[in-house]
Amino acid sequence: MPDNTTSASNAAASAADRAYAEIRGLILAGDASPGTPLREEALADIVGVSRTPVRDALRRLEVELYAVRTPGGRLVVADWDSDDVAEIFALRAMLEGHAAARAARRATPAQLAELRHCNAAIEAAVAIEQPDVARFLAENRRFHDIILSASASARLSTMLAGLVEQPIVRRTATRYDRADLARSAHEHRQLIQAFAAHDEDWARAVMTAHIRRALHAFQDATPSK
Amino acid sequence: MPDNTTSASNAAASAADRAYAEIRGLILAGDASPGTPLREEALADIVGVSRTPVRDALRRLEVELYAVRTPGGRLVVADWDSDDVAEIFALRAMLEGHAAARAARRATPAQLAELRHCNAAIEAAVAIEQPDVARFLAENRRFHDIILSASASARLSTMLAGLVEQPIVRRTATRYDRADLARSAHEHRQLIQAFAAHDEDWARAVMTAHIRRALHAFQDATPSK
DNA sequence: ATTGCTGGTAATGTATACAAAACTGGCCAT
DNA sequence: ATGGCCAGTTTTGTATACATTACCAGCAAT
Repeated sequence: MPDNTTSASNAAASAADRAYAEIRGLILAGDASPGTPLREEALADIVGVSRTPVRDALRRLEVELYAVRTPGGRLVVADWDSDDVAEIFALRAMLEGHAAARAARRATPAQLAELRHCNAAIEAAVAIEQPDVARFLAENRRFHDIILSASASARLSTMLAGLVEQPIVRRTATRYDRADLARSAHEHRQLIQAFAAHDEDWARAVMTAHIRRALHAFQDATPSK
Repeated sequence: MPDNTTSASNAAASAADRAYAEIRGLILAGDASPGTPLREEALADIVGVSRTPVRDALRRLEVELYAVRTPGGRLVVADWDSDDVAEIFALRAMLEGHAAARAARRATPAQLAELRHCNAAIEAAVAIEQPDVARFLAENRRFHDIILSASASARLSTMLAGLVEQPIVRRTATRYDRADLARSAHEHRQLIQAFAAHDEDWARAVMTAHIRRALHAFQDATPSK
């Protein structure tokens, strides 16, 4: 029953996964502000595991640029300014656009049906008086994941995994009003049409616009910085 | 006399780096063919270090998709078919195009001078009767690295690091004839012009074309598969 | 006062031992 | 014969101890 798409600290996962989720959580919650050193032993104590899985987690966070390495080899929490956020969205727009183009070429009838079903859930979540934002986010993520798997490129999936920041999406979407959410669902409909028509350029364009709109929604919802 | 641009096993680097370089070398040399299990202990024996740095190296190779994980969690050498290669080049074209656009906006006079100097070396390497291919490759890589640093995006640099496969470049360039190499240098000149004019679109277009030409040169030079 | 050294301290890098999980082969029941 | 189950073995996951390197404070010399 628990959707667990976001799944902060899943108890069943391996120690390394828990360490990753927990440390990432600390960074995103702001408990560890930019520049804060990420010391392996201290984090090991916090998470309740040894340094080994913590090191593993830190390596992942480093690749995804949540952490950066000082000249001497120490890790500190990275500082994402508004430029960074814009860059992340720009890259997402390119890569997800590419994924959509590939999906348009390859999507099977089954995948199309899955997308339609998923988007129906999204529309149901936003059609009511008080939109179910959590449901929207979960289904929205699934929608994009289906496209990613339809694109049949492990490389794309890997690269986008570090880019699609559920927390950022959440911060954005909580500010979405109902009209925005409905617009998102409408764009999804267009995407499905493009897939059904196997029109790569169309799919790419719609997806690019979809992501770039999210960027501006995010920027509008963000105070300043 | 080995140029060592690729630098198989640099003795000065850390154990983890040596393990990474050596295992990667095994894969690229074909000593470990696709599907071969990558067992940590065996690799540790080969490299002459313990499992810990080997694990570290394997994680990196996994991110870069040199290795893929079986359902049970074992790692095996990945199988790159011609589709994968095409996908790598497509992603490089997008991302390096994006880097070029950013570089066009940000390039400093000093960086432009560096690029000109670098491309002069490239032209010198290909102007002679028997082109100095090794020199070409080294300087070519440096040229692209300068652009990457001018783009001032750590994220782009990270993502491209796993994509720019020197070995693939090598396989391609060894088949280049002199005209091809000269054409490459000419495209670099165009890029520099675009940077000097701070014309983002121009820079992106030239870079995209540059990479896509490399794809087709590679495909022509590759038997079949 | 500032620069450069130097020793101690604290962090990361590496090795190894132990725990848990997954594969393999063979046996048994159908 | 075939499919499923069980024990042995192999392999990865985790913990911990040790080695190495970077950091920092304090002092000395200019």
